[in-house]
Amino acid sequence: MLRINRETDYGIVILSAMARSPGERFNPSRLAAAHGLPQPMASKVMKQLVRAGLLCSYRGAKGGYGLVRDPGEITVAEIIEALEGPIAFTECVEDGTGSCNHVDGCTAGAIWSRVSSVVQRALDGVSLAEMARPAEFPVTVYPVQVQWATDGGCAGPVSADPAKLKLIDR
Amino acid sequence: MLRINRETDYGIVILSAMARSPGERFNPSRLAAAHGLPQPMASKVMKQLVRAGLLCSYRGAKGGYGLVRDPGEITVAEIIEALEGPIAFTECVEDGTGSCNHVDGCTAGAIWSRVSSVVQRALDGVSLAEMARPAEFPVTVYPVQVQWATDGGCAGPVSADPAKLKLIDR
DNA sequence: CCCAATCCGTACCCGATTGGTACACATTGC
DNA sequence: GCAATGTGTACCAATCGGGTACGGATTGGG
Repeated sequence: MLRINRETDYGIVILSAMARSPGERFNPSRLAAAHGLPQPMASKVMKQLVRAGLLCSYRGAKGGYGLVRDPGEITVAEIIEALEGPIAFTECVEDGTGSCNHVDGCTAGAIWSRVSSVVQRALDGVSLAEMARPAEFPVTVYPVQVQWATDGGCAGPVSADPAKLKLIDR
Repeated sequence: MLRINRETDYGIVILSAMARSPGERFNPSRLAAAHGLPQPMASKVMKQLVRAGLLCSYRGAKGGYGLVRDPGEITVAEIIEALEGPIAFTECVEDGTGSCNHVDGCTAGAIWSRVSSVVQRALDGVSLAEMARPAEFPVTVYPVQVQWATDGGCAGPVSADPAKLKLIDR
């Protein structure tokens, strides 16, 4: 085991697809159809990704979802955390106390948090861009050709840090 | 999420306790009582650990379970694999095909297997001895004071590799 | 030789989580 | 105003994790 769950898996697939045509708007139904995954699941996942600040949503006709940041700036760690909460092997690690509330004489806490942080770093080191086109990596810079949605189109309820938005103009 | 399950957690606790008095025999009931975990669970876990070759069992009166190898030679990775199967974030990684059977255009396989192997290595780097006494590490050699059960006491159905048994004599 | 202590295997149960669905509502473009 | 879209909530079914029960096999000791 030690699996990521299906929702997260779908999330990666969806975001990868979006990363391959960044700047475009996508709607869940078409994405689901294109990649053979259940349509309501796609909706569910994308909604969650909006809440996490990785996607922004445009409502109404001709609406859809768009990436908030450069795929090269989004890490797999972020995606996993967005879809299944903090990366922690055990509860002790997650609640941060480091000591075990349940079992007498459990000395594992220190080690688990060490292991968790290794995993964290591993996942931090992989970008969405890499996920989307593994064959093209390693590559210094991901070749983005569009302007990012810093123009207010996504300024509303989305809590993305504007400082992190990268504007690429050519 | 991304949790190890409770059974594995119990397994670590039990093995850690055993590692603190290596060479002794332990029975599930007493271990369970000592560490506040459900007795039948302890049995279940220890049985699985026998099947995985990490423990050996002695039947009958005065029976019990014993460690097969030096706690310093047992890795956390082994324990996790014994109790919850191969370490793989996704099915694709586990079945080894590297490509996704379920979703069209899923390019993540290569990355997942890379991430999984990082985790694998992290877990390979932690020994049971370290788990049992984190405060005493880093230390060059774990101070084992007993002779290991290479004397046939555990020779029967246990499939431990004798080449890996370390004999310490003082 | 029998009994008690212990391991072993199997089968079962329950509740939580996961994966998936449905539907009414809000928002926007045309 | 209508159609196309996202939003929120609620729900359902299946699976799985955690936990239990029990009868049998094996061994040591009296």
